[in-house]
This record gives sequence, C-alpha cells and structure tokens, in this order.
Amino acid sequence: MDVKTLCLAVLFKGEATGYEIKKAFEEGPFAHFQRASFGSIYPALSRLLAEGLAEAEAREQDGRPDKKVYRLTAAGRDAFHQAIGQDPEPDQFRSDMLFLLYFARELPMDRVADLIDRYIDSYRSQAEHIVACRAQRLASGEEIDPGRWLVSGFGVAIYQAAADYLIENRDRLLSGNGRLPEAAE
Amino acid sequence: MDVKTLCLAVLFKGEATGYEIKKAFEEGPFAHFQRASFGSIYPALSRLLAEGLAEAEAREQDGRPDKKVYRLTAAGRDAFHQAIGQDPEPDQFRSDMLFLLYFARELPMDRVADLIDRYIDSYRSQAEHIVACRAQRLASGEEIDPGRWLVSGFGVAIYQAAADYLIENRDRLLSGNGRLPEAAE
DNA sequence: TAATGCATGTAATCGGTTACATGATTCA
DNA sequence: TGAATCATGTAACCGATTACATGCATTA
Repeated sequence: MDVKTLCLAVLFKGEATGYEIKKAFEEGPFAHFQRASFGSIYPALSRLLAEGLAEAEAREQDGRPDKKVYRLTAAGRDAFHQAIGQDPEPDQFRSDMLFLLYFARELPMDRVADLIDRYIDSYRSQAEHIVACRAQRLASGEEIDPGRWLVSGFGVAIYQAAADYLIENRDRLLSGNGRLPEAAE
Repeated sequence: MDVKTLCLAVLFKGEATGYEIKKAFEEGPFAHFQRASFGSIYPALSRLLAEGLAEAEAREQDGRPDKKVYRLTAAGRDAFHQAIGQDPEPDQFRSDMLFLLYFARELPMDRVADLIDRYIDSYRSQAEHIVACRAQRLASGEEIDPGRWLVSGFGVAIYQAAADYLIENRDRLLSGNGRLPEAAE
C-alpha cells in the first residue's frame, strides 16, 4: 500500500499532522502491518493538498513549533473509498528470520538458539502489547470498531502462533541438528 | 534481505542459473517468505561476478538458448557466512488484507464477506501446498535439512492460524457489523 | 547537560519493479 | 495457432529510506 493511500486512510479516521500520522505507524492502529517514514509522509501530504484531496490548517502552539493539521476534503474521502474498493493481491510475508533459520546448519548452535529466543521474545511481546491495547479499549467503554477489533485480534493470533511454533520446535532443531525433526507426525 | 544476499543464499545450496534462482522465489524453498524479480536478479549476479564472489559457465543446450550456470567461489561462501552472521532486525509483517479489513465499516457487507473468503482460501491453499511439499520430501527418503524443515513448518503454522482466525471471526464481523465482536473473552 | 519528544521539511541515494527486447521449443 | 516454458538481459521509472537541517521544551 503506497504512503499516499496510507495517509488518506489515517486522515479518514480524523484530522492529523504529519507527525501524528507517523505515530499511527509506530504505536497506533497500523503499527503491526504497515509502516511509513517522514521522508515519504510529508511529500505525500503535499501531494494530497495539491490534488485537492486534503486541506491543511496551521495551528499555533505555546512554545512548540506550529503544527499543520490536515483534514480530508469530500474529494479525499471519495478517493479513499475508491482506493479500498480496488482488489488487492494476496499478502506475501517476507521474513529475514526464516531466511536465517533456513540456514541453521551453517550457523553455530548457540547462535541459532539465540536467534530463536530473540524471535520468541519479540513475537510474544508484540502479542502481549496488542492484547493490552485491546483490554484497554474494552475497559475504556469507547465504541469498538469491528474492523479494527478483527485486525488487532488477527495480530494476536498470528504472533501467538509464531511464538508457540518456535517454542515447540526450538529444542528439536537444536538437539536434532542433523537428524529428522518432528518425524512423529 | 537484498537480492544480492538472496542470490548468494540460493547459490550456496548449489549452482544455478538466473532463471532457476527466480524459480526458487516462486515455487522453491524461499517461495513463502522472500521474492525477487529478473530485473534485480541478473544485475545482482553480474555484481557477484565482478566482485569475485561467483563464477559463471556457459552451457550449451539443444535447441534452447544457452544457459549461464553460476557457482560460488570460496570468497562467495565467506561472504554468505558473513551475511547470515549479521544481526537481523525483527520482522514486520505488512498486510494489505488487514488494511482493507480495518475499514470494514466503510465497505459493503458482501464485499467484506468476499474479501474474507478469498483470504481464507489463499491462506488455506498456501498451507496445504507446503504440507504437500513436506509430505513429498518425507516420502522421497532424501535427507531432511532441519532448518528448511523448521521454516516450512513455520509457514504451515502461520497460514493455518491465519485461516483459522478468519474462519472463526468471519460471521462475527459480518453479523455484528457495528456491535461488539468477540466480547465473551 | 544530554537525551527525548514535538514538529516540518528536503535531497541524495538506492533498491527494486515493470516493461521491453529477443528467440526457440513444446504442448494444448 | 496461441500460450506457456526456458533463457538472458537492459532501461526507464518509482517509491521509499536515510541522512541532513532546524529549533524549542521537557525530563532524567
């Protein structure tokens, strides 16, 4: 998904500054499945202005530098609806972890163990983080958006499954380094 | 992972042509977690030659155009070991499907249902495909590479989990469109 | 006082995709 | 006859990242 569409999407949920849009990809609702940098966000926002899809308002702040709050126009909302109406190609997951583990035989055992442990940790903590966010949203009493709920639930399920798989197969890979793992299936 | 390293990796497993390397990302062992196009593979192979990491041999074929078989040099194998010795950053999954489903409320119900069904199918068929490959490898009697086995198992687990999650939550999202899904947790 | 957070933006660079160019063989 | 497979490569283009430039306020 290109950054322009991503900005359209964030702004569709409400007005925001470039800085806040960045945060939406770091901590916010899109954190675990999309990302964008300032170097792509600011030019994208300028393009949105130029194309009449958004309008900006400068807001003064005490002390802080001014912020520029972007808001979609009617044309912008249309453009967004059109964008999500397109047919997507199936997702393909790219993973450096799998690339590395594929070559487990070429690496020292302790290095493999370390890699697996680190990935278990990162998957687990990501799952826990999302779970915490969900609990908080539930407790807050705010209205729950079904799409958002489904998406965060998906994140939990996938990260959990990834961590579980690694935990279950860690020792098999390490001890059986050369022998047949998981043969009893 | 850049294409140069990816080529290094494929060649580490044995000599190959550019065309065969491409296939490794389409049907081969790297299919479900890395990808590369001709436009990046051929220049990468030239670079490997120029840097002395690989050597090529032209092989004539009956009828077919000549093929150029690449093979790593000792320096190439070193470079590969060095590459997999680097510390990777954690994987981040990017997903257009999740992006779309996040905005379920903005889409017609039948469109959402169709999207989910298509993704269930694609996840399920990817899982089944990997399972079939694994069964075949097991039956073939060839030696099983533990790293490769772990990686393909990971693929099965993740795709399975993704499909399962969507199946379980499909109707909740569709019927409760506006109400609270999965509240009974 | 050093780092972090808030805040916006540009420029160099890079890596990769898409499309193009070429051409024979085999299979439906 | 047309499509798919095998086979190699180039060039235009694009999107995005990284690093840079600036600057104030707060917190450790």
